[in-house]
Amino acid sequence: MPEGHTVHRTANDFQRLFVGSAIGIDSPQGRFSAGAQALSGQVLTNSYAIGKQLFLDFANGQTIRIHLGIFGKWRWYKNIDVAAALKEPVTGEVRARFFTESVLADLRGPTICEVLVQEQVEAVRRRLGPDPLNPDPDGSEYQRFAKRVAKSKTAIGLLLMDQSVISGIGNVYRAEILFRAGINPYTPGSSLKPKQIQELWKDSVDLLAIGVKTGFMITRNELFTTRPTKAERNFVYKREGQACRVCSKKVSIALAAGRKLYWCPKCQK
DNA sequence: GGCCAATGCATAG
DNA sequence: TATGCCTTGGCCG
Repeated sequence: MPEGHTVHRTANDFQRLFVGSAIGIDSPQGRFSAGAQALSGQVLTNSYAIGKQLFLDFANGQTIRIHLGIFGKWRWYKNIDVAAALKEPVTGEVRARFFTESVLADLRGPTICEVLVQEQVEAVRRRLGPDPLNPDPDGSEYQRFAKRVAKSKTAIGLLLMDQSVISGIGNVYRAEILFRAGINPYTPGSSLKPKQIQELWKDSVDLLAIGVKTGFMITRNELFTTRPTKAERNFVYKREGQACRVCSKKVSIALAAGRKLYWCPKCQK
């Protein structure tokens, strides 16, 4: 379920299980056959995520870029006999499969799975905004975000979904971060106080980190010591027409740029 | 079993 | 703003 935290978890899995090894790559579905042929058997030297994109660097200087889009999914098989598993018939459309002797990772339905050379990677990176999950020791990533928001007349609810403004936020975190900050999603970025912009960034850092740690988009985290159910996890996301968990007013819904936007009309004036 | 919606984004117009 | 991508989970019956 792909907002930024999921992709970082995948990058971590690749780091732990594949980096440093020569890995096998195959494309049972066929749509990544050329890439698989070009890179199968190469040593994976690095794995990292920026927002919702995964980058896998290989010893020959090439990089695989993967973007799950809304449908893409990974399926991992750890501590298995891969040689035996590879002889089994493939179920469904497996675009790419990555493996060592004991670990197999199958990728289905991604929007993007392609091989890039260095300058193409840099071009992709240039159009991605700061990622709250990546280190920001000098605060410059936060500054990039704050400047973009402060000079934009676009609604903050749209800016948070714009991957060149901040990368890794999706529809769930967008709704929840704005609720937690008490900000109406239609407020233009330029109308926000610096303190509010700072709060949005800081809460993104905190919430996405919880997502990476737990694997779930828990945004009422202050309330739980054990894992909440899906129905308990969030304040407003997918709760239209139900009572706000803070003020009891009905949660609103609207379509904004083709995506469902949820907010509390009282808590987020 | 069928059907729909979904955490996203590129492209066309 | 509309459409295509093309998988999965959840809901309905």
